[in-house]
Amino acid sequence: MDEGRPRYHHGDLRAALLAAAEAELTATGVEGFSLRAVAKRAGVSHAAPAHHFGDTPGLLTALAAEGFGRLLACQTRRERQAPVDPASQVIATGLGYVDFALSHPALFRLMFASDRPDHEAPDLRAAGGAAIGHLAEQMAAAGGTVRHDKIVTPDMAAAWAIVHGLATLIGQGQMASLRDRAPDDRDAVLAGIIARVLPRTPGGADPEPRR
Amino acid sequence: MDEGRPRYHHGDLRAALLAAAEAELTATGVEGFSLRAVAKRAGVSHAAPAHHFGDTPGLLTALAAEGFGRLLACQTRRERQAPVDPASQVIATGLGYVDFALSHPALFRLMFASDRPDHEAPDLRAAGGAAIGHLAEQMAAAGGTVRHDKIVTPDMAAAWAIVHGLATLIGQGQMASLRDRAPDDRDAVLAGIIARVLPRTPGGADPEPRR
DNA sequence: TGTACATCAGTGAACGCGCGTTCACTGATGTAC
DNA sequence: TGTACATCAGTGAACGCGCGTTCACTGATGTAC
Repeated sequence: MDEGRPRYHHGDLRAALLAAAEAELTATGVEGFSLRAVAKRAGVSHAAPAHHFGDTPGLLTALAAEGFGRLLACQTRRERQAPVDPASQVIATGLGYVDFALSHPALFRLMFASDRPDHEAPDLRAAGGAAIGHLAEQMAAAGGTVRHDKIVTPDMAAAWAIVHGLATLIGQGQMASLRDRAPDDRDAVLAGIIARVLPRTPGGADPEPRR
Repeated sequence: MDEGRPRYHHGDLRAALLAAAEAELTATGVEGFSLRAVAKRAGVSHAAPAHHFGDTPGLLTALAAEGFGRLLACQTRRERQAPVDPASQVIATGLGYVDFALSHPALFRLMFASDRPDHEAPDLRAAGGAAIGHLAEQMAAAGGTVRHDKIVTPDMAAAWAIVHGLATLIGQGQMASLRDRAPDDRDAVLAGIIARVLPRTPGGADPEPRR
């Protein structure tokens, strides 16, 4: 396949630039991010990215959208490993959300705490809506009240906030003692915390014992 | 006091620069923040800030530290307005935390989601520790298990995460329907959500009715 | 009260740098016939 | 199967801009005597 030989046409520069952008983001942070550095990292002239993404916000918007796709994938991966009862499932969704933030802290920050991507872009909105909408569906399945029409119910706000708060704080190293625990141990603690905000069905037991 | 007349020495340029920096932060965001723009906004030559803050990270570090002081003040203001029982008090602390994030979204982001301040600087660490430590004390008073020696307990992680998650998501406009409610109405919803994570004392009732 | 002097705060010109953007170009690819 | 040509992807030099930093300076303030 002529792997080693440099070719004039890259083949899949778009994907290569996204990968380079993520690496650059991890190395430099959102705030120092530049298109030139990404092009250099991808081994390409600094004018090349314009053909695929237009400008810096365009590249960051595409990267953020890809991030939301991976956030959703992290959620569903966890769900597959969990018991099938609705409470376990929504807890798994939350653990997947935290997984993503811990594995990709810079990307997570780009997606949720940066003005540089265009958050109104249809692709990004759709990807974000899919990931968060999935959490809402899981919460609804666990007995929560979750209306979709732009109204955030207490059940949904509680679930999203607890999961997002944990993901943000742990991902940023603000809860180092929790971050550095063995994964299984950490997951048990996180599951117990997430369980606190789940709706308790009238006749049912708590989804997780308290203390 | 010769107010209108421009003087060579400013009087309190340090404070004026901090105010200008906050305004600039609100207008431009952390990512486009520059020392020259701050100096221009304060009506001073662009080399002047160096006398007070050294460089850009120095200024942003001071601003973030001031932010934590105000975060703490928002917490205690709410506590003074709340009933004195421990559960009401810790909920008030949380509401104050959210108040701060809603009133100063750009500053909140600087404090928690930016690499530009030097988060290892003693002043900033102290200010941050005071604000978060206060939340921990309130949680402990409400019956939570909260050790201070760098260990985050589930009680503390839950309280911090729910409050931080709400503050972050609402402050960024991700929960617009909640943000745009009448303040009293919003507070009632938030109080109910925060109450979900409070420890339930063995013989005691829930601090807040569910649903 | 007055004078001399050190210190401090702020000025403004100059610098070098990395950035995004533009543009004429060139090499590769795909398609029509 | 071969040829011509349009289209596309990537190059590299050039540009103007705002940035942080440096530096000799100057105006104001405070203090010693």
